[in-house]
Amino acid sequence: MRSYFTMENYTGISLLDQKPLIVNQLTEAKVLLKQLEYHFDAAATSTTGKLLFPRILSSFESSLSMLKSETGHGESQMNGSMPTAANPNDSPRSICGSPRSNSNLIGENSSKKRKVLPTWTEQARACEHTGLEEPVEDGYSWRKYGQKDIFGAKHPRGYYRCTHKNAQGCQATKQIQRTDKDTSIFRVMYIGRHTCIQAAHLQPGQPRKIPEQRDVKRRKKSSETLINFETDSHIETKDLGTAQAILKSPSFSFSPASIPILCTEEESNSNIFSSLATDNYFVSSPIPSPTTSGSNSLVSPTRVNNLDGGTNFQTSEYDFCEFTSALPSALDSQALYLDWDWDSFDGFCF
DNA sequence: TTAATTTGACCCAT
DNA sequence: ATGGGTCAAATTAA
Repeated sequence: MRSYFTMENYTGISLLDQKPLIVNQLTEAKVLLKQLEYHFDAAATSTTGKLLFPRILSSFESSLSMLKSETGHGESQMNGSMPTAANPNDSPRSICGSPRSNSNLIGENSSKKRKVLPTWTEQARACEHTGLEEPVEDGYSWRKYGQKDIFGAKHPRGYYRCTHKNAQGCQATKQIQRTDKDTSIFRVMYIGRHTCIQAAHLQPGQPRKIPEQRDVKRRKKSSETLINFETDSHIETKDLGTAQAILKSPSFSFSPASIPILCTEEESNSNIFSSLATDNYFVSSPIPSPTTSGSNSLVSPTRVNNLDGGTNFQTSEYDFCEFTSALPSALDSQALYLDWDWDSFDGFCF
């Protein structure tokens, strides 16, 4: 699969302010998990389930370890944090720079920096299995709320939001557009992460939801709804700080087998992951991309600190929320933390 | 009846 | 003025 991953201009609160809370929360979660494991009937547990507990624990312990060793270097490297996804005012409009209110501005200080939801783009081929000129399901449920003819594009762009936007305030949206060159290829832009329950319920390694007959029928009406995420993957970021924020996040991980590195021309010189690319899947836990549920391969977790000896994390409660909600993805592939010379890095793509 | 999709109108940025 | 994103009423489907 090819997907472009774009995250821009995170600004926000210091991790130091929230570190104790995060540590407490992680510790409590770890204890609860151990209790759950104790009460779990191992005999009735699937093989996957048996593997899950130690992996979850491992993730918690790694995260706690990293948090506790966090020295504060991260603040300077990471200009800020992810936006507060739980904020119901955090609308996709904020990305598009078309605020209808000031609610999408972060903080109370005079900086008035705009909240920006994480954005990444994937390209997916229409699913051949269903015989539909549509990509396959990505595991999340979406509701279409608009369609526009885009200037210069042959095909309209469909606008989707999370089905649980109203019920759970999930701000995830996506835009799907058939590419001009190859009508079997769709370009899917994801805006914001899922904060809804369905995101947490997406189990690692679990097959993506197969569209029910009803879904298929309904979706036949729409020229674009389903995405085949088993195509090439390509992720990019425009902003160094953002790249750092992603890669230094405690929840950032690669699937054991990494990503095919496909860069645009201007990015080809800064491809930091090419040496890691081994197959078709990429996992980025901070953003539980549908891609994350597609990989089952395993690798021993490798943790590498930053060159400055510290670890940098995203800050704010949003990040912790994201982290926890992204756990299933992180668990699917055991975390591989990256070591990277940020001083020589000026962008990346997958 | 409920939920999802369609589509024209509206809003905002450029 | 124009393009892109979202809203919301109407329509469709289960």
